[in-house]
Amino acid sequence: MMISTKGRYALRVMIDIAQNGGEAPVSLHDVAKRQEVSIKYLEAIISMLVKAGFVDGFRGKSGGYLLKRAPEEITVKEIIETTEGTTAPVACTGTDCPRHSECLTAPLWNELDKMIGDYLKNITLKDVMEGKINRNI
Amino acid sequence: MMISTKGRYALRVMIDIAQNGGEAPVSLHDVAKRQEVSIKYLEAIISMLVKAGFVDGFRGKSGGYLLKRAPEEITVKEIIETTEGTTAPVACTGTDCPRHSECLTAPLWNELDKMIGDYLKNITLKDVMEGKINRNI
DNA sequence: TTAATTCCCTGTGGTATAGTAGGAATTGAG
DNA sequence: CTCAATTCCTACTATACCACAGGGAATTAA
Repeated sequence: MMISTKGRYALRVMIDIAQNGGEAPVSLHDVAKRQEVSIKYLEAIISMLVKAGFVDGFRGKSGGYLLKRAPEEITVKEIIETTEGTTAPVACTGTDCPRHSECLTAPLWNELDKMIGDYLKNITLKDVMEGKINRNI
Repeated sequence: MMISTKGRYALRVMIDIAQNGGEAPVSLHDVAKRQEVSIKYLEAIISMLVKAGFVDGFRGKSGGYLLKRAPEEITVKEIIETTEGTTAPVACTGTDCPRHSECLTAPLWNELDKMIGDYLKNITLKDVMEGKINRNI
């Protein structure tokens, strides 16, 4: 599995904050409730999103989180990459492998990697929120 | 990472057997040498390929393995599915999830799953062996 | 008979997943 | 000023998977 709960929850958290955060920040407590996910686990996930600059955290009472960038300026690829590390389906993309030149399977994985990357980088948070998910045929 | 060494080695083993197996079966010893992979690990992997009916195992001296089906009749998707279990990038494809109807991210993962599946099921072992790897645009 | 092979079971060290626990620091509201 | 709600930080845990390694039984050609 390329994308674990970490990445999937991150995406849902981003959407939740986008939808419920007007001027007042959205508390993780509320997000966890709505998304039916452990708040403690979400803490670890959102900490990555804060560090990556996708959201701002506001401490203290009536604190919470707000998006730092507009939903149309955030791609799914970026979110997955900050939480999962990569969107690559295999560990051997690129030309790092010493067997690369003789490996018949390398082009296959590189093409698959490109395909997945292209798909995810062309979908923004806004697209997901508006249900605009379809293959760019 | 969706596809581990298990799946990648499986594909390379299949290619190796296809290339080096004429009438005489190919021994794992030789495959491991050529592919520079632990023979003990390959044992576990090829056992799955035998059970799935992709190769036949011949015991005894000058034994080994031979493809049971023609390379053009075996898809990459099948090989990955037998070794990795699935080609799905996430655990939540389909409509199993109780949150499916309200989940905005579900269509995204389902489309990605379809895209990956379509790509891999249209590539045969023969295609990989002949270097015919390109996106069907 | 022997050597090479598949086949089968078990173990192992490392890493990742999916959390949980506890508490420090901050801050708005009363 | 106090209190409660919040973020933020470190550490811990249970489970599973990865990538092998080891030992040995069964089979079979030379």
